[in-house]
Amino acid sequence: MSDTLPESDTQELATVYVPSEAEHLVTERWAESGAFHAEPSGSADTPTYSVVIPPPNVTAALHLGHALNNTLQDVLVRFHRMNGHNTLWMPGTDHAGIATQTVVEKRLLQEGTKRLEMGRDAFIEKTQEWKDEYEATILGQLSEMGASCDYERTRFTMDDMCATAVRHAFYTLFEDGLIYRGKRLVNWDPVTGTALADDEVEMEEVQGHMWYLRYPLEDGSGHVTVATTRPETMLGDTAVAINPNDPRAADLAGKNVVLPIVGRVIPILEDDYVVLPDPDSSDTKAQMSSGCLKVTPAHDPNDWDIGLRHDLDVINVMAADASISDQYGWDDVSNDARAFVGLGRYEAREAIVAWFDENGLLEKVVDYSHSVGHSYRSHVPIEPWLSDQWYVKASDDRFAGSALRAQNPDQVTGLAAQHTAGDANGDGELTFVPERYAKTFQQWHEGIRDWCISRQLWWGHQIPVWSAAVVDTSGRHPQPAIAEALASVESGTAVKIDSKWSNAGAIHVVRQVTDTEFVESICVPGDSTLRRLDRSDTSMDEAAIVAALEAEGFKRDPDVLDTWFSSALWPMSTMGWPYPEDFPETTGDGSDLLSTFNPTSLLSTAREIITLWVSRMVMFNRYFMDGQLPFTDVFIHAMVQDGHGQKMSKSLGNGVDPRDIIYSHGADAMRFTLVQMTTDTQDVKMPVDMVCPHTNTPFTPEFITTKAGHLVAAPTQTSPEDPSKTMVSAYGVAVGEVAPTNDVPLARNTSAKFDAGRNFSNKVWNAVRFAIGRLDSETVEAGPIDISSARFVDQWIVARLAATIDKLEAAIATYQFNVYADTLYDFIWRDLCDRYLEVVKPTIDDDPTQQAVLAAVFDASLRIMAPVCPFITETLWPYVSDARGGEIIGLELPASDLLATAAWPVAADSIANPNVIIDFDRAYALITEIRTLRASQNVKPKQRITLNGPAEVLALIAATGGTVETLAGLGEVADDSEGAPPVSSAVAFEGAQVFLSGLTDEVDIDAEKARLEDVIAQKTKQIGGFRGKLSNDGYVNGAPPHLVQETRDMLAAAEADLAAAEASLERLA
RNA sequence: GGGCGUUUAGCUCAGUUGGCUAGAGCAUCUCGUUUACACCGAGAGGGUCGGGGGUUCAAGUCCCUCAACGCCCA
Repeated sequence: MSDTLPESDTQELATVYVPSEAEHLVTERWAESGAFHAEPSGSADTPTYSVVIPPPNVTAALHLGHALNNTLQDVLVRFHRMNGHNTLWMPGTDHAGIATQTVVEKRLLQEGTKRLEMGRDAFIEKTQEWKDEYEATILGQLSEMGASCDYERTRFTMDDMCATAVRHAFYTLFEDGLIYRGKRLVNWDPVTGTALADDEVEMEEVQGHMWYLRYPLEDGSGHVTVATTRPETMLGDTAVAINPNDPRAADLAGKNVVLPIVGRVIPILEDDYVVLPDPDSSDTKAQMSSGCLKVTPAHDPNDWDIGLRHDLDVINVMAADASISDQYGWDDVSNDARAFVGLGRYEAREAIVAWFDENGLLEKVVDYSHSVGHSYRSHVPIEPWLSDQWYVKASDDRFAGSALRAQNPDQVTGLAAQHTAGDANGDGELTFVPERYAKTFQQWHEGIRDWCISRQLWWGHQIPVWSAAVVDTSGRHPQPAIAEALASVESGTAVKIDSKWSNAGAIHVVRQVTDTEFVESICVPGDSTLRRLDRSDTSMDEAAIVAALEAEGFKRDPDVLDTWFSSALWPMSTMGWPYPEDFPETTGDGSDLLSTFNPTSLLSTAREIITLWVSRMVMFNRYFMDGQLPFTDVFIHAMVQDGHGQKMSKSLGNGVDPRDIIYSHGADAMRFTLVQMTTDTQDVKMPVDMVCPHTNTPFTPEFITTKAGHLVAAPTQTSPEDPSKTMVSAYGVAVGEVAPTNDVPLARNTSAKFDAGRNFSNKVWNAVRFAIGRLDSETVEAGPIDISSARFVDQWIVARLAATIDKLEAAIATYQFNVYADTLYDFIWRDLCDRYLEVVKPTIDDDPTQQAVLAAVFDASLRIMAPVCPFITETLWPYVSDARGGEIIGLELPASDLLATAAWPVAADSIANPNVIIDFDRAYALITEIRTLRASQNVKPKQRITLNGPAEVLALIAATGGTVETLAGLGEVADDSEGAPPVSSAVAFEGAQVFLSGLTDEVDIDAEKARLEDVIAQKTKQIGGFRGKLSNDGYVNGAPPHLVQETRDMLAAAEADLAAAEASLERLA
């Protein structure tokens, strides 16, 4: 019995459940109990269930999308905890490199300073403060929503444990030749000076132009016309391409053109990438095409590919800020061209177009709307730019191939032979729910590109590589072997060499950068790795190696790793990989977290990061852990959209803080509604209202359309009840347009969607109030109860409970969350409250056995509801536990102080009596008929009426022990041997006439006739349908016999009902 | 351009391999304040399942096609 809650007493429970009064008490009890803490298990006998949280970015507070995902995980985790699994839910946060750095830089600007002014160390310190603030907020939110994470194990992607893993992973991949450096086209953000991953580029439709430029043929026989949306890049053209199927190709291919302005002579070549011109095509590209494509390998990814195919020169004509420059590989600058050097990209565009116009080489300009990649941070168009970056060789079979082989064979089609699952550890075990996302995963890996992992940021894991230019390959620190080593490989390929650095445990490579430039790089592992290496020189630790390197002029790479590099290690790094013994908190019982809980049971996430995150965790976990998967099941949940069908997102500013919903509806209500709306469709619309902070009333805000065309709440809103008062919206604050003040406060959000969950909580609350008020611990039956000798309705509710438990277990096993919520709702509200409690009211006070059944059913109900609504159930748990009487034989409900760690109920087949359920359903159909009749004649609920019916109906009423009498308000039940009572109405039930009398003093004959005529019309229509079916030979012969028989039965029943109704009508005439 | 999805009652959504008279919550209307709950109870109205075509004894469900909307990838 709890000592933090009062002894059970119905007086203690208010008539309305107030979540804010209950939730924090429950949270404290959970925290004190250590119920969510998991320890490694040395025994293989205990089943485990583990989940790593998708670590939220520390950029901002969580929104409803997070609430959804974390609620689903919590439901699963709580369910499995109750089912006796050793359960670990690992919480944590992600440093989110670019995103966090950007928000911190924004704040710095507001404070009047800049990142570059304060320097790297100070900036990182500042960012760390931001991280601490939001990490605390996020963990607080998780706790408030009831997430049963093991908070003692909270990790952060940049903490020591994770950093150790990152360092070891980088070292290992470097050693294995899976990390390389190369000049590649990257998505360059010229404003932030950062290379972006493909997924960080947002495509936006832009109203631009297509310029048609003439390039003269070298032989003077005319010109070709190229079409381009980016004329400024022509300075770097190194070819013109034409489709081999173009009729002009035979004549033009092999000739040269003289590149205007620059004077460079470049070839015309054939490549079928070029779109054939077709003015009648529905494809705008074909409409706009001139048939000739200018090829600029340094400034366009497609041109880069063409350049590779045809071995073209790569001439970079831009600087890092996207201005025209001759410092990055452009060395044939003509006198005419010199005028353009130094211009910004858009100035250069204008100037070049003007030059072509003045020189008669501008054929035409056409308006053209096309999509352009924009930086998701600075929102300017990105520039494909040639730059040095680090890559992970994701295309290697050890990564992409391994990911494909991991897929459940039932979920993939058309896999290449080398990618089909074999017998290797982890092969074929990765299963997606819903299944369709397996295809997304497959297609991504079939076309995967190497992964650019370097980012020009300060916030993140700095790349552990120190480099220096080799001044003279024959002298200084490297051995003469360098020249020899490099002579045998392709330019740019790194070659490992032996040196004092490699003797000390580092990896030493050299590579040729240009004809005359060489670079040597040293990857230094962390101490935990270094200690375990078999190295000839053990005199230096990491710090000593770094000091020695820097003393010799080596400089550490200033870039940091892509955020996803550390996220990719999350299921390993949070559990102490690679050396759990270095982190004693991850070990115990002769085992450690990694061996106990990896692979995890499930990853629940949004579909948008299947490629960014899921893929990379699979590749890394398998590579580093001998083929083992990071998780076996991947559940992709629906996306929460706002009321206008727009995705809720930070950048849009339409996200809803779960704390707002907890404030207006309570955590359980939020959770229940989120679970209930989780179907396997893609999106869920959530119309969002605001709560006026002045009057505390919800209202629909005024919406505005943003420049980008999104519908959002206007930054400032007027109080609907007091127009003199105003408030600011979450959107207004999120985009920085307004800030809350005392007079103009921030309005919380809410949504009527959550009313369903709140009402459900309140229903349960009051049902328990009723129950414990009727239970008397002095009289309740204390011994074991054989349910088959209990009252009919007690047998029925226990049978329904058993069926419900089965259905809930199946829903969890198949991740059908909405089924779980709906099943709970139906059982508790419909069966337990509307039916069972109403039926027992006349008998419960004097029936000790019924009291024990009632208590047991409530006990079990709290248990099955706990995974979804943990707060209210935990709050009610002591009251219900106290009220318990004897056990029901066949229903296991072992006592527990805490509901969170109580056992899931186990029901034996013996109590799942299907015949009782069938009889109840029949009786309920009769009840509904009677109630409908009562309602149509406005009979008062208290009015007891008399039923006269045939023996079969009376038998049913008797068999269901008071159910019909109580729920239909019957005062007297008698046979119909005397015929219809003089003042009565008749309903048709199972083909019989059932007479009801005592409804009113006088039956309204006309109304009664109208009602019967409605019944007759309805039955006649049904009969027509059934007869139609049965007169169809195809149906009678083709359909399964049991269906045909069912139709015959239904026809007979409808005909009998029709006859009964007609007889009743006749009687009135 | 490729892929995935959505379109069912006024609103938000269910509807498992094709098979009872297509369901729920909210909203609406009628009645009811019965000592658990008005965040309640009883009842009612409301849908040619986006349009068109096809397969089948039978289609919301399978196939084709058109339209609108959304997401991912290029």
